[in-house]
Amino acid sequence: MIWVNDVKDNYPKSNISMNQQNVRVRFAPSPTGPLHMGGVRTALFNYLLAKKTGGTFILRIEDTDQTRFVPGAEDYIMEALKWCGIQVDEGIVEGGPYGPYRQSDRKALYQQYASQLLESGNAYLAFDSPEDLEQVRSEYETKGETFTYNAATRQQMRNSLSLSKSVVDQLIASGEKYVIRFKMPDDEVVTDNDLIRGSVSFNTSLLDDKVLFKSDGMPTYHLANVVDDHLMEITHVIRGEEWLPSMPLHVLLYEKFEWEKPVFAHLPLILKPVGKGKLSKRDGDKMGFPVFPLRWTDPFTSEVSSGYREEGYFPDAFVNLLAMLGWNPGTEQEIFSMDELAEAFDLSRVGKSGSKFDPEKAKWFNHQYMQQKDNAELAEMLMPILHEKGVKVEVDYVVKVVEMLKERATFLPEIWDQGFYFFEDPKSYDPKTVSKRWKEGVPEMMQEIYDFLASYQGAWSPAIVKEDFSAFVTKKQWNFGLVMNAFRLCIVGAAMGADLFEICAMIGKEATLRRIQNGIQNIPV
RNA sequence: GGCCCGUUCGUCUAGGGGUUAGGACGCAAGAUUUUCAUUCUUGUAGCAGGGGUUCGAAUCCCCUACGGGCUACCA
Repeated sequence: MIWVNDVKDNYPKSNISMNQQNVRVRFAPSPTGPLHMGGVRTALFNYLLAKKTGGTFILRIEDTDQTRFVPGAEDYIMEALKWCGIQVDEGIVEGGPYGPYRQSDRKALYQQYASQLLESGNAYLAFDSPEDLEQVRSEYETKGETFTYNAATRQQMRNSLSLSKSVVDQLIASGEKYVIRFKMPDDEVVTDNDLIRGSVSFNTSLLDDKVLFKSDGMPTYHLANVVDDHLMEITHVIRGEEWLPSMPLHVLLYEKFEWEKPVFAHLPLILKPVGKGKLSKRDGDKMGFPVFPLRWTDPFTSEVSSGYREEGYFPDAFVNLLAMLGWNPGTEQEIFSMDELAEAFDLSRVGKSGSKFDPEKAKWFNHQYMQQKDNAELAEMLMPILHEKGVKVEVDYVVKVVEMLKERATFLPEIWDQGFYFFEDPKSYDPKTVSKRWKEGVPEMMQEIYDFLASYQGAWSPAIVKEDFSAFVTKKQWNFGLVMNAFRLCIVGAAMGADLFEICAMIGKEATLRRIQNGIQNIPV
């Protein structure tokens, strides 16, 4: 007899998607400000799934709330994705067969779907004004209860279910404003399989009759989102965990429309490194690190928030660190290029719990990328920074500086902090080093060194100078450490920097002598 | 308050019935570096608690605690 294993894994968390053709995913931000890093990560995970499966990544702008329009936000979102190397296949500027890709441009579409729900008896008109609702809510609150607009209460409210048809017609005719609400079924259990969390259930009697269509003629997020995802043939809805509570509503909407629903995957949140709660836009960079990919200037308050780009992060490092927040490859590899990420990515390896963001680890990632990058490439990126400092040099020279210093730098601008002396004479002398290293008799000693170097005939290369210099110091019976530190103080202005003879070779004999002379004259004993 | 989701070193995480509970960041010590930084080596530190199930539980179940999210004519 042959035994066949039964299917014991009833909830395959692994992606059904992997074998599925034509994966279509979307990132659907609301242009109410700059995208923050959590949003970028959501976009990234969507993009990665599309890239892995050869699917399509769509950028859809969800601007159904006209009161929250922020100028520049839409451009910011697109620029941020571009900087990260997240390529949009279909979107506002890319176009595509499922457009328009901005919900305000799709406005005319939604009314008919709301009507469809009205006709099928799954939605109704509600005439309660915001003031009415607020009053009811506060009444419930004083009773210590929470008002929920649903099967239990809707008969007491002013809507097309509680009012007679003639009254309703009259209200409409008189121009009374109304919204369209979803008629949430009473006491049903809605269950759906989340790709990350497995089976999740909700009882509809605890849910409310969400507004689907606002009195201003725009749909709410819920309606627009479901309609667009359907029309755009989205296969996977990958979004933040904050949307998990609205999953039953969305599932129900697909059901009532009799549409095939996409697969849902709710990503864990990125939490603040310290304190409580999810990382929010309002955190700005008050916590010592940026929360935005790009610098953002608030168009209303002119308040500036720093961005990873401007802080000196490399886009590939930023993407890498974001990917490792909540996802892991199951191996010990931590450094991934975008292609490698797409290759390795799998929603089943996304964790369930929120991750506190660790700025220190973020720096470590950038340092890794700095080491990995080509010196010429880094030098090119450094040129604008040098120009800002008023330095004029050849790129070749900068390449050499980068080669010597990148190991000790985490961010590109640090190369300047670590190596300004390659480009200009020290403007000041670190007082601590001066008091420690510039003692009685040192200026006289440096003068002898000056004379030695001034008359030096050998080749001006690090190794040769070092050898002859050492011989000279030994002959003079000077303390080597004392000499070198004083020498360094003259050349660099502080007790820091690359190998001293390398520096001398780079800046040349003339500058070396000049700096020694300046030191002798200007450093106080 | 209600609903939903979660909980392995300080942080990010591996591990999904039998492991000395693995890695990374950070931190500490040592080595190298004439300084600083880098680098290398070593070390540090964890299964939230309580009940089950089982020969055996970090792993499966329940309860509690804690954390988080949502609870708008915002997304």
